[in-house]
Amino acid sequence: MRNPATLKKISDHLSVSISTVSRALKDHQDVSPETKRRVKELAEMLDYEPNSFAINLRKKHSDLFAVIVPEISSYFYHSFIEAVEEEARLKGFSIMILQSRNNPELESNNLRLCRYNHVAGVFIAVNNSSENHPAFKKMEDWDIPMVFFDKVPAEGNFNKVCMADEQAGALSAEKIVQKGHQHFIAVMGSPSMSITIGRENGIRTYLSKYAPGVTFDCLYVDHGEKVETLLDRYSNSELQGKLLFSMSDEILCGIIPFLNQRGLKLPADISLLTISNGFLPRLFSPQVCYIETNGNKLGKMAFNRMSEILDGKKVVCERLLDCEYFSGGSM
Amino acid sequence: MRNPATLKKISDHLSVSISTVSRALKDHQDVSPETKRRVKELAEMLDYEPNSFAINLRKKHSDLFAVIVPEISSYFYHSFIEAVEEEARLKGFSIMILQSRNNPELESNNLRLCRYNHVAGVFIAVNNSSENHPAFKKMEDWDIPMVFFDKVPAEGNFNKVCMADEQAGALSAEKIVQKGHQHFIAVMGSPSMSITIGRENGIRTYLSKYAPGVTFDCLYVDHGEKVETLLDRYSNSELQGKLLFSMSDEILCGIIPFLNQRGLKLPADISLLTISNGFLPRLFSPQVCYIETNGNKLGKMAFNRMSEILDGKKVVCERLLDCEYFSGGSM
DNA sequence: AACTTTTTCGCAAACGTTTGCGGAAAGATT
DNA sequence: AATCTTTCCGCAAACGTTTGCGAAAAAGTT
Repeated sequence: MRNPATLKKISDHLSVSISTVSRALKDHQDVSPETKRRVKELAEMLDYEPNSFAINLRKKHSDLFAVIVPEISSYFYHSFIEAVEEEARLKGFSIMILQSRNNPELESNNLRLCRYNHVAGVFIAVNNSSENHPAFKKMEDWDIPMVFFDKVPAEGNFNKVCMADEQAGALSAEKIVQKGHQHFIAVMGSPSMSITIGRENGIRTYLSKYAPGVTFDCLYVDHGEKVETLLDRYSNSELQGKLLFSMSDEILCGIIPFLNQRGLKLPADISLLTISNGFLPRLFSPQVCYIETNGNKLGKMAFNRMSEILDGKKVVCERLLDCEYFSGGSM
Repeated sequence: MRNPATLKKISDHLSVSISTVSRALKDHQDVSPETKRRVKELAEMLDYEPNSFAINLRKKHSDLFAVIVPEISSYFYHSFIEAVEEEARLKGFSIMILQSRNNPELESNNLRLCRYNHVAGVFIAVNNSSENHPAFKKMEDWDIPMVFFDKVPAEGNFNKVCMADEQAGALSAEKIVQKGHQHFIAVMGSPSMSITIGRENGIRTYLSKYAPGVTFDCLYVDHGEKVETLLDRYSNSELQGKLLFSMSDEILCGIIPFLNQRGLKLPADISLLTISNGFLPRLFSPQVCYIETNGNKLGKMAFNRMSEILDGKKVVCERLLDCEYFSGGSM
């Protein structure tokens, strides 16, 4: 549009002041019904839409939330994003999505972008590698509320919503023990991630408490290493009858092709239990048993927390989302 | 930050004018090296970051692209988004993601939001149901460039980048014919979608030209109907030896559980060919044969087109992304 | 010494909106 | 008829930045 309608343009046409137009459009009591009618009519006709830049310049912040994730290409993250987007929309907010790709520099840049755009708040799942504390603190200085989700900094006083990782680990261990396995192989993500630590701790704690005899090999998929190569150390006969525990959907996506390639059948040759968002496990035959980590629920929980903060409940807190076991036929 | 640094604040401290500070920070030739040094030093110290609202208010548009998709939860879309995000970032843009959920009203609202935020451009995959032409035209009036991708309006003079749907259909038909099938079952998406029409046309055209004897049942998954219920009309014996063609990943995700439930084995009992982004087909055993629709490549193509438009090449055009066949073991 | 050129900087307007304050006109109350 | 309310509206400043223009000071040219 060469000349988008502005308050000034409307006011000129109607020979009233800009202020009156502004007030008329928001039904301010200080303007007569008749004037309101005329203003609104003309605004409609001229296709007036307010200019967000000017509005935000006054308000000093925008109706935009940022979501920062390592990678958007993950079932968990995009179900999280979907939930946040939906809640945000209902409250008149939009969301901006940024990827940090496990690159601390990108993460800092993304945070700078959030400041630059004066976002109303930031939802962030942090990188595997680093804990970018100075950058996080800077957001506090700028009064931009942050809600950490899923992958959260281990240290520091932050608002966090996450899966109950310890619980998920413990629940996994419980199911494995129930099935009578004395030994199993756990395929975990990067050992520097909070979720890896939490889930492994959950397993260890449960085992030492309720099944001290049960042991497990713990493999870590780190730095783009492939699940397949990690598992290649085991021969088929070593795997026979064993149980594989997968920490996440990403890892499951490595395990499945490995099993296919080795010709190992579920659950006859090998058992499988995963932590998952629930989409993938149901596609296979037999369906893979999983502990659910629900991105959607976590997204709603995160948004609620954000709303509270925006409403003034600034005291930092940490929330956990319980998880459930879904039985498939893989063990 | 209670009081974020502004040009004015810096200028006060240094007893120079706001203009000089502004110019110093962008290395304008009109300011002396010494002044530049002092300004930059103080700016650094005060943690100055420019205010995007004020900048955009002058520039009249932001460094933000919008991506509008029916649902973010689709491999294809989020690989597309990922590609666009990456390209955008390299050029100093961010992206805002909006879902229209096959709801024309939401779609219009999203477009309004794009206008409100004066985005630099819009990437949009349209709804199944409607063709929201007035809303699209309005964006033109506002000089906001739009690039339609994947699901594009059938009518209208718009910039489009899409998969070569006809080609994908034809290639599918070719592979099916090559395998010697005289009849097959095609499971398609909503018949109002451009991709459905294109892909089906591709199949029909190929068949009538090169294999007039080959026929197929054409099923449409529409309005949230489930693939499973659609396929329930066929008995196992009717399906024995048949080939199922799936138009997309979404449909594949319905077919796989159906086959599992019916106990039909690939490729012994039934054959399967799908059009896919390539992630899912490789997870199964045997791997599912597919025609690749590459979201990443399409994303890059769309971004290139957008860049061209922004650089002044405003003439509308339509681009197609070729597709390839990947052989699995499902037929 | 008188001039031109270059260097360096500030003034002020503009982008579009919101809002506190004050004022005129109309109506209501003595 | 004088005073007080109420209704309706405009003025002007503010948000933070950019930029054309002009001007003072410094440097260079005769």
